[in-house]
Amino acid sequence: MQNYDFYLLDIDHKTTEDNIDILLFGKINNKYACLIDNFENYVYVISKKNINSFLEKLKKEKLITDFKEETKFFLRQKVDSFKINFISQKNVDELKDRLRSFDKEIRIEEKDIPVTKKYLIDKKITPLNTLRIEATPIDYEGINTDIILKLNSLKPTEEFVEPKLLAFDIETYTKGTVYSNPERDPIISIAFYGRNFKKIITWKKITTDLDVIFAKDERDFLKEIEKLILDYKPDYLIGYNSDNFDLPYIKKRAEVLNVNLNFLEKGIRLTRTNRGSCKLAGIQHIDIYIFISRLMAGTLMLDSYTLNEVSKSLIGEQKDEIDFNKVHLVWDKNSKEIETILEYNLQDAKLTYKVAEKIIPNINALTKLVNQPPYDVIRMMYGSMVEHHLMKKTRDLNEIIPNKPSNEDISDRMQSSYEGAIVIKPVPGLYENILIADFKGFYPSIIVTYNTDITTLTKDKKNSFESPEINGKHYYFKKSPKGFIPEVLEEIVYLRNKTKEIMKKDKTNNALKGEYYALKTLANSMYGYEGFFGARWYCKEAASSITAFAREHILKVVKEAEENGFKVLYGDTDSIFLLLGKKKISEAEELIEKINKKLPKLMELDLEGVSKRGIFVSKKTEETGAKKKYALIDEKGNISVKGFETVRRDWSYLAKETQRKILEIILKDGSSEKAVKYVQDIIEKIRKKQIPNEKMVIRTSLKKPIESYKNLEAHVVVAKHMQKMGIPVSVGTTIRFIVAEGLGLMSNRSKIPEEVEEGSYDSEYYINNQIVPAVEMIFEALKKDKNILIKQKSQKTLGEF
DNA sequence: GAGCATCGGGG
DNA sequence: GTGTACGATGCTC
Repeated sequence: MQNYDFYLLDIDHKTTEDNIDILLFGKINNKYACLIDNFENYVYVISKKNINSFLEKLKKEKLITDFKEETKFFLRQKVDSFKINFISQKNVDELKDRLRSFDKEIRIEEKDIPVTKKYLIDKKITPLNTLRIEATPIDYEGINTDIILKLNSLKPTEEFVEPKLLAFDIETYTKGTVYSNPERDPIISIAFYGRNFKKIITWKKITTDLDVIFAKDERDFLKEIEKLILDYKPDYLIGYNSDNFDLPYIKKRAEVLNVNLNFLEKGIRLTRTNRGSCKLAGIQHIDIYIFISRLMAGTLMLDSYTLNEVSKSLIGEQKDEIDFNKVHLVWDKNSKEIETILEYNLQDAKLTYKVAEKIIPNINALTKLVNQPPYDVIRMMYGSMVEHHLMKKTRDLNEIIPNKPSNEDISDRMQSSYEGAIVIKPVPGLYENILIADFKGFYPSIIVTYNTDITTLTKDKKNSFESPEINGKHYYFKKSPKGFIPEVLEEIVYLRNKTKEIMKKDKTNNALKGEYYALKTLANSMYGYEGFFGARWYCKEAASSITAFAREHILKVVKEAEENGFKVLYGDTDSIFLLLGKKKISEAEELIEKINKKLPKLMELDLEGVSKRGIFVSKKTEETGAKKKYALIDEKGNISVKGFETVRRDWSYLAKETQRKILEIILKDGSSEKAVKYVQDIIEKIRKKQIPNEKMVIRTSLKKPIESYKNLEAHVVVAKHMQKMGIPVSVGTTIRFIVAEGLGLMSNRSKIPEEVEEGSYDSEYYINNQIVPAVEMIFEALKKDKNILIKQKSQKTLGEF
């Protein structure tokens, strides 16, 4: 037996005949290692009957291995329970039946928690932590890590080591619009990027100064990939959409070429689950696209989540594009230009690495809070993260974890909805001096203040918080003791505030920023969790009360503001927009202070900022102003646009540009005259054919095979034409077209841009179907009729409406 | 407008 | 596998 420091990264399990083996993957002295441990699974049973002798009987039958009485809490109620140990999951169903036959009312809890998750929770260990272990070397079938040990004892430490990152990206053989197919098209190259490390592997020899490994052929190339990864020994192997593209592609190529990728032999295996995620045991496969598009989309608010867009937004770098129409020519010719492909390849790996560097602190921090491997964390939804954190917390509070809802429960819960957040709709128009105030951490502060969760819900009105009226009813939540979720949440909020304080002194600490992000994420997800149909601690009464309390608080602010002579322009969920009018900012600050004095301790209304000017627009279908469709400008001239990004992606660049310009002119100028003139000028330019064709290109992607389109939409007609010309077209191909001059249906006049002579686009189509729709709502908000735009330029008509 | 199907990212 | 369980948007009736 020997002592080691083990860096934990991943966990798996294997069921043997009489045992559950827990497999812990990680590193010892920078070598891949696997620890084998035993785990005896168990459930908690709560019964009002005396089940002692019955359990003895079950033990004799070997249905269970052991049991003992424990005083626990179930949903914060003290209960006498039995902890029952068993080996095989098969026994659980039988156990359930037997126990039910003895006591119909019996509760069997903690029976549906995957054993690996339970192990991590119970041992209070988390990936990225260094464990001090005592262990003995052994052999274990199917595991091929450098080191394999049988675990004797384990102790977590305070050490959290930064994982070693390696980003990668592949380039595949492609002919223009035809997407690469792994059954047919080879992988051309792969690029790796790490700290002070970059390497490209390809299998055609060219002269280049790039850091390239040249493989003999594609089979050799695949083996080189594996070799490089195992030599570099990353903790995180990072890709961009690698769950659904790079790794499955590599796997398929290995199958096609009959290469045995010994990813397997080193304890790394490729498996695809139904949602297409690729797991490599031992190495954490981190697909940052998954994390960014699913979990960071709410804050990033991008139109699309391509590597280029994400890089632009997160690290301020953009891609140099290559011409995919040429890739096959370059590759087939063995031309020197292959170097451009390799450069492009390396660029992608580099951007992936840099973006990863930026967000990995967030992932690491979540990993610690959620107490699960980062591989799982990045693929989780918010609800799961909250739930794992809650499950972990039960161990400190001696709580039993409730079971997941049954299928019937889930469908019931999905049927029932409740009223959500408040929206005070604005009257469309242009406004000056807008003050924005919002509640800081609104929902979390409500949950903690009113102690709302399943464990405090009561019929007893005494010593309880009463919710506002909800469908003619009120709900009540005990004032004490603290509910389970409110207590856990209070700690998260406390830690978040503390982290924020430290961050002020230590502004460059990325790990700290990550922790703040993770705590904030978890805090903000708690309300959603209480109303989430799959939640173990689901409570619709609590969730609907939280939104009701929120609406009530916002309405109180509205009332108070109006009583003090402010006009309320707009409100949404946790914020309200006030018109300052002739009032000074200091008066608004006084109002906010006055409101805050009356608020419960944890709730706070903040002055978010003052906008010099703002335009609020309605949606086509609504008379009143729409939620989240407005643009603001502050004193410094910074413009923020909300809600307009929903403009259809298939608009021409000119339409998008015009819309953006119009907003800018109106906000800067405070009047619509110039904006009207701008549009009139654009329209005139279109008519005079002064706008270059490239700005008129409309992009639409083919959503299904061409044959299955019943209606001949413009892009379908164009796609068919492209096919006839021998340009390959398939599902997913982006069709670019321009609507050309002429007679007949617009779709029949749509042509690929290369076929349209400069200036011979259909001006009236672009004016009526692109420019006007892009701006008409904005002018409507300003009470300008859209016809003013189309009329021939004439000074008289300006401003008449 | 509701209900069903597909797409997202990737070359 | 000690099972599962996306969500936003577009398309069709």
